[in-house]
Amino acid sequence: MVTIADVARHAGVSPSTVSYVLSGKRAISAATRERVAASIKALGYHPHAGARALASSRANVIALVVPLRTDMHVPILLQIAMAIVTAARGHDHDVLLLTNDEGTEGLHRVARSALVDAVIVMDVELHDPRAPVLRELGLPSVLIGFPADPAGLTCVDLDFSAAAGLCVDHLADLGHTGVALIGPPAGVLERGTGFARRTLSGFEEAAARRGLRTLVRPCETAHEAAWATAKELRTEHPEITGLVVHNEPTVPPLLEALRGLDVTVPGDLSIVAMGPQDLSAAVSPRLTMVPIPAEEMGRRAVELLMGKLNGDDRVPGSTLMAPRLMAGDSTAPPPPR
Amino acid sequence: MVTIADVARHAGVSPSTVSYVLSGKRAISAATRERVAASIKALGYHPHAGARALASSRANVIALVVPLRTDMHVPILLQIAMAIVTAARGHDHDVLLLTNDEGTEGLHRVARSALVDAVIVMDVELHDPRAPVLRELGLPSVLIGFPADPAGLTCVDLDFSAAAGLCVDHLADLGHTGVALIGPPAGVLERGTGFARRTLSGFEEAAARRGLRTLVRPCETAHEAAWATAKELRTEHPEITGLVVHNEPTVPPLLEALRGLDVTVPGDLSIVAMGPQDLSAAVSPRLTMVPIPAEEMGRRAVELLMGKLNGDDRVPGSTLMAPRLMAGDSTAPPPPR
DNA sequence: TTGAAAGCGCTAACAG
DNA sequence: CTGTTAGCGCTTTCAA
Repeated sequence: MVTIADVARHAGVSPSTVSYVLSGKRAISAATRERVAASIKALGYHPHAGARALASSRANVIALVVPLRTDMHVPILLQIAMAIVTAARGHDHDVLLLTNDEGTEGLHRVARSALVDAVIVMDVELHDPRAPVLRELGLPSVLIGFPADPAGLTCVDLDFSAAAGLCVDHLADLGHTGVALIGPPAGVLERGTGFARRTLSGFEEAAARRGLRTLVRPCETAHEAAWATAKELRTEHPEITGLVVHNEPTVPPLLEALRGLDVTVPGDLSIVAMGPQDLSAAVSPRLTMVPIPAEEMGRRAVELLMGKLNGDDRVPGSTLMAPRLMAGDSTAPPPPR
Repeated sequence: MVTIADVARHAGVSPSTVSYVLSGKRAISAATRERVAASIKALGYHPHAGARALASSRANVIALVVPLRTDMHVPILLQIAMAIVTAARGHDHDVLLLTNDEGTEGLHRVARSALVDAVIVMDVELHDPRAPVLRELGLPSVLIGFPADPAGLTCVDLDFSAAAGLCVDHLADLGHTGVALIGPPAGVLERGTGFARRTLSGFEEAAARRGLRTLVRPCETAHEAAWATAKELRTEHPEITGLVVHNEPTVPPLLEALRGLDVTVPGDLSIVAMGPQDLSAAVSPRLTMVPIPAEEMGRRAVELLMGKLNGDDRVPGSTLMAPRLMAGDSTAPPPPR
């Protein structure tokens, strides 16, 4: 193995000089710096991660805790995770993947063993057992999602309330006067994921502000549930001409059910969805939607974390990312009565 | 931070004794072992990962290289990844997540810096640039998927050829005499992913063996492509009564198209799919399918890797996992002519 | 069955 | 601007 001493010898300098060239923690003459850089390249030197961690008490690794079972949309999970890895690499950090099946014990382990310097926790629930552990460990951390009590923690999420508001406003602007929220299965709300209720309140506030009639329905993802919902909408709620769907997997069967009932989109019914951006192009017509900015969320989480690692205590405790509405072909003015 | 010296003092033994209690590398009297264990618990000691890696030249971390952009089904990717983490933890190892956007440079980096002891590479292509790098680094590794030249490498994958054979045999056993393979989009084949061609050859061999008439069609995942394929099948190939679909996202739109054309499944047409198991229950009728054993593949990959890390040179270079056919409601005997 | 002590490769004072 | 050196916490020989 090539060590820092080998590089120092090759470049005719001391090991510490090599170290300082690498870290940039003190001024080095251009000549020396270049000589050292050349030696590093020539010898193919890579600093030993363990030695570095031991001496500097910085592993340059962050842990990413991904839920094992989740109601969340899986591709989004991966997109966020990959964005986190990419962003972390941009800050010279690596990412250790942790599941929840070790429970909170895994957090203790990686923190106490100095395997990682910090943690990002995904898919946070309202009463997440990891929240108190993070507070207690005093380990720099960022949560993606909000627990019921975010005090002392740093959290990032899409502003679902504003997102729902955007959807409602879009429909209202088009002239719709009756809108429905098709939400996630009842189980998700019960499990206590914050985003479902934030969507709901944003939806209701915006509808009230715009004077719209509303309807709220959870919807299971199964085929049959989509048909039942579609039928109920058409037979019992003809005043509803706009749908806000916050339940990604239900969109394709819902569209199919509407086609089956001879309801045209957007001619008879407008649909705006909140979910993964790739959903838009996957169905016909192309969906108007508020995409979940996975990349951006991952990047932001890492930036916040790096801020904390660098001792910046101006890192905001709460970051709500502004939603954007992407126009598609699934919304239009309501049909004339 | 609690160090091994703290534990030693607390237990009234030497640091080396604590180390040996932890590693089990030499005999320790029961009394001492218990005393040390008690001290470890009392102090909440966790060995410093960096120090351990430095002294033992073993990081107890494996790298997992996940492709950033992939045609592969994303939930399966995550399932495999999670299975790998769980299995690795079972062998006292952690998992570092690597993307491909560093290119093969990332492999060099983590290997040379001793950040990881070994690597698992997912979604291997026929001419994967990572294959030669792995050979050259001499880093213990396991590939999930097969490159064109797997010499000197350890690879794991589902036996797609046998899987396709299972599907064909199932249809033949039911009495079908004309079967079609609906494969992935043409791009996947061109990109050179081995599994697509192995499926194709398995399909054709089995069909030949059973004397069936065959048709092979790639299929884009878009809605329209599914309809086009469905129409072509019914109008131009009435002899085809059984479908083997090796293209997960195309299944729902295909089923919808068939419903739209008044083709009943399995009354008029039988369908057996190869793909993620959760697809089966997600559609109606419940699919007969050969599931991709994500958990098992992840677990097996880790076991093979641990074998190599432990110097077991009897680790097989090639592991093809046996497929199983799961009966569903989408296959039945062909309609009477 | 146990202890003492020499490193592992690096960082960061301290000294110049 | 650069070099010397004392650890960081652990493993593992060597000795007992």
